[in-house]
Amino acid sequence: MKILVIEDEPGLLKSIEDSLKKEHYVVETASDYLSAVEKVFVYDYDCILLDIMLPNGSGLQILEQLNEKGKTENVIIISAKDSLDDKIKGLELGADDYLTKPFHLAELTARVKAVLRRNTLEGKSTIDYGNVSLDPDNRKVTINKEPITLNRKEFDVLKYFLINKNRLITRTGLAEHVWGDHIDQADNFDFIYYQITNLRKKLDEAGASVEIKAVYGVGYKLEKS
Amino acid sequence: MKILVIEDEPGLLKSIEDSLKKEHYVVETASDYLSAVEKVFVYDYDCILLDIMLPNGSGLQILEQLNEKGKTENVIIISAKDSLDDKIKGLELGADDYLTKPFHLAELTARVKAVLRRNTLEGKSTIDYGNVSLDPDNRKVTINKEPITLNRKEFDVLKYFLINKNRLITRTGLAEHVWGDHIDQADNFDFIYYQITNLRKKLDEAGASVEIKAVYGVGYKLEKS
DNA sequence: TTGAAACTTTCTGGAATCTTAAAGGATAAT
DNA sequence: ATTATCCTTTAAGATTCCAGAAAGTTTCAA
Repeated sequence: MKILVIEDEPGLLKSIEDSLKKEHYVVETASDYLSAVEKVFVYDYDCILLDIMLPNGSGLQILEQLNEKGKTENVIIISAKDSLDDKIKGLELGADDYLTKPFHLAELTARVKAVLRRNTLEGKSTIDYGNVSLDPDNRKVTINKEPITLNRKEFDVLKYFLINKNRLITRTGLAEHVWGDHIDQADNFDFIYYQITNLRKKLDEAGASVEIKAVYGVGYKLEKS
Repeated sequence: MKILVIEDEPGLLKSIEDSLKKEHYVVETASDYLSAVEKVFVYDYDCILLDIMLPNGSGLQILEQLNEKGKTENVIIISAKDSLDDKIKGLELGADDYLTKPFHLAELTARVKAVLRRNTLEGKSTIDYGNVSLDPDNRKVTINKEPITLNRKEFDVLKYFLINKNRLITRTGLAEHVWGDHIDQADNFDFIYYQITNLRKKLDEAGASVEIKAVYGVGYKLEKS
């Protein structure tokens, strides 16, 4: 799960980043209008935290542009208490939620979690496929109702697969969403291979009815076997 | 479990009612301010779903009155996206949760379930799990009916675990709920480790059938062993 | 068929995380 | 004020995890 935090005040930015990372999200940041725009339109984020008041431009402009692309349902607005109009405008532009400064970091992560759940889980508490069931909140995976233990990366990878079940998973997509900043060089996907290997082993041993198939030259696909 | 749904739009009201009934709840409804007030003050509900925008009055007024009675912890607010201030006010008035329209019905029932669990737990005099029984009021813990003595923090930690049994306990969550304001920096959870160690030792020595399992990089889980 | 690229598997060292023990402060009771 | 109890901090050791490397296998294209 990759999250972009757009916020110009360094201290706050750092706190937000840290607390999100503690929740195992992949976090990227932008602290001014231009770099924010750049990132937003180049990369794909699962959730965007957007401060309205930015140097060189308003976050609302970013939102407007996102709106044209039809990708605003994962935006959470961060705004100062007195800019009520901005807040309302933001929600009219399709933002999913808002937070008023100052806020508790716990509240922030809760909102992020809620947005991600709404958009990926549609209200359910688990993602199911075949006899595999994954509970994001409890970081628990069961196969035929029997719990199996996965470590962090294995869990994140499987989750990404399940969210994108039946879809083709590119290695760059996987790297971006599960690893984050690894991608810049990305001439070598050994770190992915390693996790895939282990995940396959565990799924197989537990008798999963799904398998991770390699698509040569492209990536992977999760299929019922 | 009896639930009251206060909502003026007939279609939505019917859908909510149906999906709750499917979960075997007893459901009653009200579609305007007056009949809502009437029901709320005559009967006792385990959970109330409250739409803020109502004909003839605001749901907030209902909430205010409930607040005087000290019974708002089982209220879930349903609000339209643009009535932001209402939402905030609602939570300030002690509502337990809120949902923004439009929402998935699965999410609604999940929230209801959560509220009910929170509140029914308070109702009982002990929280039990395996052969462990904790009495919050008297701050007493027994294992196989045999009392064991815990210190303050040990007790609080165990209670937090028991309230959230089967759920994943994050260290930040634990810090927040048991320690309070410690969390602000919280790059170091040694104070938690210490309590966990002692608690484990005492549970083990007393022959508890449950154990605190570490989840690497995330937190803990209380499981039957 | 053959070589190159893509993919799989196994191993390993170091980093991050967790556990435990012990020492020093804080707090509450007497 | 003194003592006993409890809590936090410190520090050292154990465990778990993961990127990277290396070696082996499969797939593709010429």
